[in-house]
Amino acid sequence: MYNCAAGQDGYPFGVLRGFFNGEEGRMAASIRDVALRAGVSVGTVSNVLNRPDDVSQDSIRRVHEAIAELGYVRNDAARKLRAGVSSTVGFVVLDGQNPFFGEVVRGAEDEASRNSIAILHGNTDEDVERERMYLDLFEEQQVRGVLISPYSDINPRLERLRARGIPAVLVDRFSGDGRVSSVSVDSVIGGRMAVEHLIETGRRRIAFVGGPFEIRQVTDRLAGARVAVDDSPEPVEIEVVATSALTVAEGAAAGARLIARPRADWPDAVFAANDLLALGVLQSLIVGGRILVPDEIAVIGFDDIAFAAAAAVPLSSMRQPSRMIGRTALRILLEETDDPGLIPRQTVFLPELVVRESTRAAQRR
Amino acid sequence: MYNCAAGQDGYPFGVLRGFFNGEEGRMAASIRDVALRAGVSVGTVSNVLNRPDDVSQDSIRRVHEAIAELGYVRNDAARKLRAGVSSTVGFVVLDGQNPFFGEVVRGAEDEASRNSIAILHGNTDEDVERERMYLDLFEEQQVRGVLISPYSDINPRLERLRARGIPAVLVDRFSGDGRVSSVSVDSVIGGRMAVEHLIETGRRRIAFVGGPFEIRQVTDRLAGARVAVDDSPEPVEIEVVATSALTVAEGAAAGARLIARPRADWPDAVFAANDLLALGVLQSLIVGGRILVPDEIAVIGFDDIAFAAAAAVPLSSMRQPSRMIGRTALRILLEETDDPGLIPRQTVFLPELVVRESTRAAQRR
DNA sequence: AATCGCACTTGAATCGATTCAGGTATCTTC
DNA sequence: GAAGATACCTGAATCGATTCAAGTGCGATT
Repeated sequence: MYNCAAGQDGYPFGVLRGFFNGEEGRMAASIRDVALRAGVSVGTVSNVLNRPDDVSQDSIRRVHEAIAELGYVRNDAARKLRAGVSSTVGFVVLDGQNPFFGEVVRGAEDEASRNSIAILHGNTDEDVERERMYLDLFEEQQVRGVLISPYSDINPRLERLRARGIPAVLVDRFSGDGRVSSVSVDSVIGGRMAVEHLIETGRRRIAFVGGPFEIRQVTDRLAGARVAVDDSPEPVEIEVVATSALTVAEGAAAGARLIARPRADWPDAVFAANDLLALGVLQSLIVGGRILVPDEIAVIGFDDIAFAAAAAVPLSSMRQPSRMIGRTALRILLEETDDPGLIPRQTVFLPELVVRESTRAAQRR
Repeated sequence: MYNCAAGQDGYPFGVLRGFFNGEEGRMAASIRDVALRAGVSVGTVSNVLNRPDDVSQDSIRRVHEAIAELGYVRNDAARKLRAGVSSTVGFVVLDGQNPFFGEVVRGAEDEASRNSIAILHGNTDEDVERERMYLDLFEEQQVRGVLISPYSDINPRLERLRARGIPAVLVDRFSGDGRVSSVSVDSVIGGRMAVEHLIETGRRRIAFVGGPFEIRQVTDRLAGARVAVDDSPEPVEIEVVATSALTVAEGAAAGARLIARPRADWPDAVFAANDLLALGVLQSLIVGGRILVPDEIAVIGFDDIAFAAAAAVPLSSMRQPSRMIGRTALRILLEETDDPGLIPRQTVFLPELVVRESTRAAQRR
């Protein structure tokens, strides 16, 4: 039979550890060592750290001294295991290359650091497999919650996380069925505003450059564009130039394809699904084709990333409040972890038209 | 007195948990539940997960079935606590806004995901306080290791982490004293190459735009620039235009200050400490001052971010192998965690001159 | 039939922080 | 001075996965 008390009855752990270990200092101090040094119990040390109001000033002082002397740092794994609270949240990002998401992450980080929370970061690069992998990883980590700009349809997966006590907030994507909170920008309205602007400035043959269409934002923006075209009193044509990714390179390729046509078949304006594409289009038109922007072809993008203003021809764009999106998403996430009973809510921002040189009114108008 | 065996002697935990809990499914299955369901001991389940070679095929099958049926996910906190292995690494980044660091993170992430490791992410924004906060956070988390592009002098801090068994690898920064591994690009040589290129293309009055000088890369690049100037057979002037941050906005402000001078005092070339600054300078020269680039003033940057090529005038730059830096840093970090006895090593890449429109040879030459 | 090795399984002890029932000392109140 | 309230402290039990000494069963060897 086992001696129940063995190892529990005031064994001088601190000493034993040093003894077993040999190289002093290699092993981190635990709460036990702190208690020993401060001359109090482990419970008191824990209380000093977690509910200082229940502890005498004297104990607080001695514990803090011991902590400083030993260089004690709380072991988050043990804390997480016992108390079930986590100080990390996961963020699954669609495209880490896109400065737009960089800004969103930054917003979330600002809010997180205010709560001493760190962000676990994962790029999916529009890859279902990676998306799944990161969610698995985050689940194992028992993160406090997950922010995600989803690529595939992951509702079932999010349900399961929620069942495990890990809430999720969709970022830059509206939650269709309302079963999970979301923070997004209305891409349909954004698409409409962009194209209305093009029509108002005299364009009649519009090319929508974007893809892949698995990405919801792309289809939404196109849908908005079509609404603008349909609602226009004047006849306006719109065509779709599909890309395989939302990158500068794909934008440049699309632009090159456009101007490879006979001049009579050129559009007079391009609405790109995001700024990376728009910058690529811009570059191919100007550098590759020596085409006058906006006179021959106007270009507008979406997101208003920092580089839009610094482009060859300063780029008009639909601004998303990116920092705010990240900050809001994280705040909602924390509220939901604090009170799991909360009903999911959808926060939608409106994009804002930012007019720059690339869509100046057409000359011939 | 306590009954020692209570709760340990084959209690039907699975059932009890369900009973206490009420709402079925809310609580995650533990390894105990899996063992119960598979009809084996917890030790065997653990072995299936960690050393399948020691387990019979039959057990493996049954355990995997039980895992699938219960939707079991390993609790990383418990694993970390007992086994001391962590599946996260921390990455403290100087400036998350800079696409260069975005690429570095991406490279690290590629390598990490290959090892089922997630990256904890922290932006310091060149703020000592935030830098300290993130290191604290990562230490509590007991990350497997830390990648860091340091702002302040954090060697003592890294020593302490190492003493705790958490190695660190400096990213984009050479380790002066060789006490910690690093992966970097030789900024001095890079600065020299950039300015040599400017001199070769006929420039004689060079302005170095950069700052703050607390950032090592900035001083290194300036030092390299000075070497090129000193080694030049022809007399070349160099002046320093200090900025308070490495941003597009600061670059634009610096550019504006330059061209606010009488024309006779203008430099004929600008070497910016990074591409963000360079793009800002470019923008202020072209849009703000209607100055011909590169004929009146040439501009070269550093990093060769994706947007350099898409700028108003395609920007020459010193390319850093950013993805490779991230990937290499993570690989070294993992090697060091596997074998803590490894001697720190410094990996240095050479930057590569990428010539574009913004430094085309001067007309007057 | 005894002995040994091999393949596999078992389950208590363990990691470190938190929790909480129970305990002690001091102070109030009538 | 007894009863009760208050303030604070203690330490065993706990979270869930891993580890490892001990054990079981079976076939091969002598």
